[in-house]
Amino acid sequence: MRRKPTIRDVAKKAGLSLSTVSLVLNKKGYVSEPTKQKVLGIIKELDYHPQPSARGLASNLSGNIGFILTDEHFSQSEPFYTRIFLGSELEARKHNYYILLTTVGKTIKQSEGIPRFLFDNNVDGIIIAGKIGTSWIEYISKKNIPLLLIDFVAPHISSVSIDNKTGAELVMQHFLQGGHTKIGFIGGDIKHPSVQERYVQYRNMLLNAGIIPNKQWENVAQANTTMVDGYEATKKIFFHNENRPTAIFAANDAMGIGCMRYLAEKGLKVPKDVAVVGFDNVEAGLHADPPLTTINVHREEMGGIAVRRMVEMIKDKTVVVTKTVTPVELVLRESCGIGLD
Amino acid sequence: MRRKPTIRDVAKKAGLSLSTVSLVLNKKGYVSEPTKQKVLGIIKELDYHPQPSARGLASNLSGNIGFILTDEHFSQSEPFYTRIFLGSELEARKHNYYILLTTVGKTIKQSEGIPRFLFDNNVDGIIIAGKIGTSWIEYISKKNIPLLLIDFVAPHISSVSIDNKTGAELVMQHFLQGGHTKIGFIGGDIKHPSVQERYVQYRNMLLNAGIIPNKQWENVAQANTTMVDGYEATKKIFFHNENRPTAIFAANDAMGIGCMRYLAEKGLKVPKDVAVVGFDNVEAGLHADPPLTTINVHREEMGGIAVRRMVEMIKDKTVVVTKTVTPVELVLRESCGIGLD
DNA sequence: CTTTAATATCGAAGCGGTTCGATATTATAT
DNA sequence: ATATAATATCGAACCGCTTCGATATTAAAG
Repeated sequence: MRRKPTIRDVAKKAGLSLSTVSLVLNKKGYVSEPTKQKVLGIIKELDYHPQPSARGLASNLSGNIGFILTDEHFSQSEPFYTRIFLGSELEARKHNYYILLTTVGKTIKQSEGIPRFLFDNNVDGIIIAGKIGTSWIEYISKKNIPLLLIDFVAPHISSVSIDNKTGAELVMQHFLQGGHTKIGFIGGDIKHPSVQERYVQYRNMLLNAGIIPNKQWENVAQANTTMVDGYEATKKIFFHNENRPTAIFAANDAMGIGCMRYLAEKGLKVPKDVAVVGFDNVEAGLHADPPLTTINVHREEMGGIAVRRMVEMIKDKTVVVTKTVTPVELVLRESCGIGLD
Repeated sequence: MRRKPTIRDVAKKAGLSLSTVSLVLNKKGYVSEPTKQKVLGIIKELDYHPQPSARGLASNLSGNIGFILTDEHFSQSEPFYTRIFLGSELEARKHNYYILLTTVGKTIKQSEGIPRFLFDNNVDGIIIAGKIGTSWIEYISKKNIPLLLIDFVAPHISSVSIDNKTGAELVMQHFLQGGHTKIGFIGGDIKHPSVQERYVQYRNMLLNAGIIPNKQWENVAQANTTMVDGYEATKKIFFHNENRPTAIFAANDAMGIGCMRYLAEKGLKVPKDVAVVGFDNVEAGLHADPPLTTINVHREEMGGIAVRRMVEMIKDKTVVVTKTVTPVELVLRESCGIGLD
């Protein structure tokens, strides 16, 4: 079995020096067009692939991007962050980067150790997706390694996030146009920037429409945003029978589904008695009964954008902080009972 | 900012040669106890971490394990394979390996490219989780790199799989002990080894109990094993009204849930009219109505075992094929209406 | 027709480890 | 006491690539 070709083999066959081949490989310096083509041809012919470790050693770059998720986010039953990761991985391939995915506890203290790549000098940049303890962000910032957040924000840190404001606006517009005035909001983990933004805009839209928000129709006291939290939050609002909302804006689909589940138990029909809209356009919403109207979020794309930014950050070595907001759109289904004529 | 310490710094400070330090690092050769302790002390003191690329270059090992999942498996809404990956990642840390997670299409042709680490010589071994086209298995086998499958099997390839036989046995025993004789089976993707094993054992158990399987109560014609497939399969069985089964063994929880959904629509009560049991102990089963009795599968552990085996394979360089079967147990919940007194 | 700048290629040093063979010391067997 | 083996440490070669500075050639400017 012949051993794998090295850059030397390529150089020899081309009658050139290693340096020239390397320049072609890295698209650096001056190389004449014919030479370049010849090298490229030979590379293909020999099926040559530069060895990452050799490259890494020589260039002091690993060719890896670290991708950090909290255990919870990764294991949650809806593949939300998983999809984001997928988008990242796909994009990383295009740029010849590898992604090292790892999970950590919410805070450094709760974590089973610190990702090894942080010590090992084995990543050129780090992407964190989802809400995470600031202890982590601070810790990593100090490492002096490019850092980027997805679906989360922090001061002076680049991020790719969701246009929650517009999303909430779309939901509320829709409700208002459908004639609703008694609109409630459920959402847990109000400290999460995304939930907060949705909530704030919910209130703004009410006020803009000349409606005074009714605290009784809001519940943002849950710790998380799972289906069960949605169920509980809804229960709190609908428990007493007088003066109920006719529409519920759920901070995300999971809560929206939990909400509908409670309403079903309570004997209230969705959307006839209560209209419900979620956020995220998660698959489960499609299978819910009735299918959940929601706001679509481009998960894969967010992951892809994040990697593109990261690659720029690594190359440019500039310390510019970029905050990218990705668009959203309303997905009409039956749970809101409007507009599907 | 001082640069990161290298092995030279450690050696110098210890008054030893590079080789000796390296031996300590790799637990190889002969090093006296005091020397070893001294080196270890200095490593800690300097907070020295060997650089993966340098190691990789010198040792011709990458320190990485490739983890391949099909797109579908990775994105499926239940975090089944995700959990397996998690177990792998955790275990990999212990052995100082990194995991490169990547997704591929079912078959090579359908894939958006071949994982780059396969060319790049950037993994020391490969783990594939879940059902995948044999084209992939053949392709990778030829690469002469340790290969291991999780929740899937192929001739002459090491694997870590589920004890489906025992699982199916437990389900069927339970049904039989509960007095059921009219037991049906739903399962899609019958070519999947796991589904097949469950199905085969389902039939065996019936025959052993002196019951002749009724083809009308079986449906294994679905292409996949999703909730929708479970719904459809159940519909086929329950569509006509005479002579129905009183119990359904679903090939997995997703199908079990779909099954219950159809039954609910049909106005049949679970477990009173029909008992249902699933397989996998997926979280959604807990939230199902009623909660689904199922067979628990140790996902994280499977991932962990896989990595341990893989590390052995890499070290030993032996070509021994190991097939590990991980245990399962019955998880009693309400959908079977038996034994929960 | 020089001088200067851009283009093209190369040689050699260096990145930070591992590992083989050599050498020195100590323990064990004969 | 001597031969042999196990233990302990070291020096140097090497892994495959990048990159810096040197050199040669060609193009543009004065």
